[in-house]
Amino acid sequence: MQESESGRRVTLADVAELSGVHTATVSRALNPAARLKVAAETVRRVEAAAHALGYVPNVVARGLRKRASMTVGVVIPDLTNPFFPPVVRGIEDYLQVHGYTALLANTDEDDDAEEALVTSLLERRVDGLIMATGRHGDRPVLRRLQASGVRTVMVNRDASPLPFPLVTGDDALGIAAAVAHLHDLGHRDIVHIAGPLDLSTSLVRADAFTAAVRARRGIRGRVIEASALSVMAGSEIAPFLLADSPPTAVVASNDLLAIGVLRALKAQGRSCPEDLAIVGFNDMPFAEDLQPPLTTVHVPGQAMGTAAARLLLDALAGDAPGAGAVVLPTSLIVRGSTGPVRR
Amino acid sequence: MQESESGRRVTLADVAELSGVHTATVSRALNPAARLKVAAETVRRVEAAAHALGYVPNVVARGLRKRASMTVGVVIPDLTNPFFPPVVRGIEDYLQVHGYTALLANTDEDDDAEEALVTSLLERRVDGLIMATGRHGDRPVLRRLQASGVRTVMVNRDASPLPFPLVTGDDALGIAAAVAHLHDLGHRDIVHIAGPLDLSTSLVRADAFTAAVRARRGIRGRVIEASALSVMAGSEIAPFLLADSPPTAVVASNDLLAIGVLRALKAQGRSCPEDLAIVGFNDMPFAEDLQPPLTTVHVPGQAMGTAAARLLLDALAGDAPGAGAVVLPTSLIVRGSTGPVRR
DNA sequence: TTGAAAGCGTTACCAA
DNA sequence: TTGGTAACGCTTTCAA
Repeated sequence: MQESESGRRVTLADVAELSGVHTATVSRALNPAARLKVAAETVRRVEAAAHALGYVPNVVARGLRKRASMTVGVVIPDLTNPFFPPVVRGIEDYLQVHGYTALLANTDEDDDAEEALVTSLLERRVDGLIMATGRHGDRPVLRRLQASGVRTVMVNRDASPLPFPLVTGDDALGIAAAVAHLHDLGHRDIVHIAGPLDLSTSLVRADAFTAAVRARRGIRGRVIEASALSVMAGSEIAPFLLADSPPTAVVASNDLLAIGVLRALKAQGRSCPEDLAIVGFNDMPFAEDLQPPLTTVHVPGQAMGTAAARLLLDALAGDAPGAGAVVLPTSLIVRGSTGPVRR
Repeated sequence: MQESESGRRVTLADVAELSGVHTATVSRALNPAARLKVAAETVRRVEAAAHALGYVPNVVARGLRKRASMTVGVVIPDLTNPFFPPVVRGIEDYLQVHGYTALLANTDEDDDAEEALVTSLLERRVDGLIMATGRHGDRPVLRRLQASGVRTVMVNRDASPLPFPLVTGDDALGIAAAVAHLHDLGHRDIVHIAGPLDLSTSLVRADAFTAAVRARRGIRGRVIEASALSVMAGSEIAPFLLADSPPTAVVASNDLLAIGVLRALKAQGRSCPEDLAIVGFNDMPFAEDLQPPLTTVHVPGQAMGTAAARLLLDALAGDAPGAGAVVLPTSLIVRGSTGPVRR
């Protein structure tokens, strides 16, 4: 029998009354850990009563008492960026198995929004935070988090100089592979389209690009900074690529930027990879179905999410200070958007 | 001055002590609604104290007292399905503006997982639920929700016979447009690849297909039911399409299925739209960048999310019983995957 | 093995 | 306008 639709929710007290014992006893009987210390017969009676009343424990009340909400805040820039859904799934799946729930928040790369969201999450007493909105520089939000003592893990983007544990992909490796691949195909004039350079990911990739180019003789490597990690930003960069001394290949800091370039290229009636070879980054879902199929660096988004969640929960459980960094491998996936340099 | 890193969190009592008033007064001074009934001077003192201590209200405790968690459960099949991120964003954005937070849960179309997740959300005393996992049939989860009295809104998929309010796209309209488009192009033998027919969306689309075909003379229209709304399921269907009496065009129940067919087609060395015209459904992000660009029915996912959140919050605010259904318009987007019938 | 009582951090009611 | 008290639903110590 469930509680009636309009009826008051049933509480421990109700169960206690029906089973003729004290609420404390009900609490113990229903708690797997403490159940041992309760007479088997009592446990049976309590469980029967709880079931009969359709009792649903109030985790919020429990949390208030135990000072743990069993809740984790997940702050990302934009769920609509195809890189993030797998990350969030990874986080969620891990949390769920361990009894935690995710509170999701999108900042849209807006600092004020982020402030407000973090405030809201703190007010909700999340036990920990996973942030995918790291940027370089000593930002107030992160300082606040640090001061508040709420366990925080960064995913994908770093937040130095603040010392939060970080889960990331081996971006440098991926970029190096991309440059090597293009070099092997005969490309000697390559442009890297970087994301905003205050994002650690952008910076790491740009630096890796420069290093990779420098490590090979006879390559010209230029870096252009895009205004955002978006399709539009990619399209806006394109004219510069196609102007005076156009490169034969481009390595973009993410797939969105690559798609932007691709669109602009098509709009001009040029084709990829013949007129311009393009390498993306992230291997977003369906990158293989694009026109042309996108050569890109695969980043294990879901695994990154899982790792971040694990790092956080470990820190929450033990009082381990939280590891420094977890770096997951990346790999270049060669598809149709790259080919031998023309002539 | 923030509380120290390891220090106890600061509470109303701390603020009360520092400002020399009772906790009840602090509560009132900090509550915008009750602030009026507090001396301006007191308000100022309290605010100063709160600020000085870095006081962060405990929304959980407040919720316990007010019997409202300001929290909404969002249950979707799989965040990794590109249809859902925009929906979730729509929900989130609306909730956030209104002071609510979303608890996200993925069921992976698994009934047991769904049961467990809903239980967990109920234990967390969500004020309402938005479910994108509707199916036809009188499922226990939904019965439970109904019995629990927790306000619930369905998005995208219906859950009849259970009478939950529903926000959906005008699928029939979209399918009709697709069939008309193919007919205009000369196609006379069209197959509809339906999703599992216990999903309301699949059923509605299949019925609309049959009706649209019937409304035109001289078209042969067949319906094949796929095992899931996934790329793989689409690929598995493809052999049947390419066998004995192949149609000249296909209308898929969603984009994933369409992509599956596309991949199978390519694997066989056939091409789209020449050998087979394909229409998808949903207009997933980057559908326009696929090879070939996918003709598909645009469904306003984000708007659906927003509408669902609004419906729920309205129901939560007033005691309005919640409207029956909101139907958002869809539209056919013609791109490269459809063309005139060959010969 | 069970009960009593206190307390988690708020808000709401009733008095003053 | 403010203070006191109780209550939200639970867990946990301490006694019995």
